Amino acid sequence: MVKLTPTARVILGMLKLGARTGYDIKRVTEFSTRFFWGASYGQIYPELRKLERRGLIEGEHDPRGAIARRAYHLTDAGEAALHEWLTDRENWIFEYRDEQLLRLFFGDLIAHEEVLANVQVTREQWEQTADEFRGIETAALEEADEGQIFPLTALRFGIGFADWMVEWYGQLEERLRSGEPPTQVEKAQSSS
Amino acid sequence: MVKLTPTARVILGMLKLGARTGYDIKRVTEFSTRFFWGASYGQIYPELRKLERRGLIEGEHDPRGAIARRAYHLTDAGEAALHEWLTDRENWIFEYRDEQLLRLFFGDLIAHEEVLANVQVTREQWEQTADEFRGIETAALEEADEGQIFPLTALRFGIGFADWMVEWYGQLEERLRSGEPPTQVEKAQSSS
DNA sequence: TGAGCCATGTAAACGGTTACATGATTCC
DNA sequence: GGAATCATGTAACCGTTTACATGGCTCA
Repeated sequence: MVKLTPTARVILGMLKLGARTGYDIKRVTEFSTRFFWGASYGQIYPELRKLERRGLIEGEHDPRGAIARRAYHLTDAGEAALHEWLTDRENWIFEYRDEQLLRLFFGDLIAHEEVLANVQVTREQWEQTADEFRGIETAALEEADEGQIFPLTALRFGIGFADWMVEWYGQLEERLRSGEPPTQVEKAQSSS
Repeated sequence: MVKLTPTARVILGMLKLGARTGYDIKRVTEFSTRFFWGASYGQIYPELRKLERRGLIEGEHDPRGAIARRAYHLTDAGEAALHEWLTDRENWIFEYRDEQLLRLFFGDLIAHEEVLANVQVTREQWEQTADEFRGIETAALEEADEGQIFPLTALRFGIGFADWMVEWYGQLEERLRSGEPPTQVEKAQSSS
């Protein structure tokens, strides 16, 4: 079983999907997986070196004019490691850190109107995020027409997620405003 | 404006809510904020020292028999810093890292049945998480009766969140099974 | 000619987890 | 007597972000 660092996972996948350089990988992740799986240059370039030393990828000097560019592709061992990771169902990383929820958790320590103001800006922020996600839907739809459908599926996840946030904070807002106890159970009732 | 590290934020809040020792803080976060704001001993103890040096908290030697215990409480400066942080609406930390969603994003690289198996275990995992959250509801309800209602609100967030995940993955599962395109938009329609 | 993009890389700092080390107390 | 819990703390390691540094290419 080949051990892959978090950044190695997204690198191998992106190379398989068509990215070739470190710059490429950064650019593509920036408008696709950024929301749930980021990668910075400080990780990407050293990781590409390590993956090549381990024989999972191969790089070739591929200058663009005078720009020294290094283009990578998966080796057979790299393909195998990628497939192994993609079908591994043992345990996986899920990290969630939400400062507004922490502030809400401590809501008993501040005034009612202060909680309400926090809730309101949080809802507004998620509305903005939902809009941003919807703004890149067209690009994902075109990609889907060319056969890559799952990036669109992941984007739809993001849209649904942001919409749920807007809903949840919106309802909490209403309850706080009306003076009802803010502790009703929410039931997710998604429809397609 | 007093600068607080991420761990300092949860420490100040927990001290205000009644926790007294580093051990206390760890124990309380473990069954309350763990899901969205963790803290480990390796962070807590050094941070308590730093906060005391900065005059935001004060510790007193408070042995329990022969056990050397140090009990902390907020100073006026600490109370002010906590309030300032709780009402700051400028910018906040939101981090989301989801390996199953990354695998889904790369779904075009593996077989249809392999994607389906991933989706299924993800849904099952979230069902389990939702159950776990519901399992601590009673404790949160008691706490709410004593006047602390927002920890319960945060827990209800977690339950709604997990339920939404179950819904979303469940619907994707159905579509993958039926051969429909897995790209319909989900609309969150929460009801109280 | 200048802005913006293409392209690669490193160093420092930061934050976090894990593992290790120690030992008393409580309760069955 | 032994297990679980109370209690504190450090060292090593890991992964990530940010800032810095460099410089060519493209197009208006």
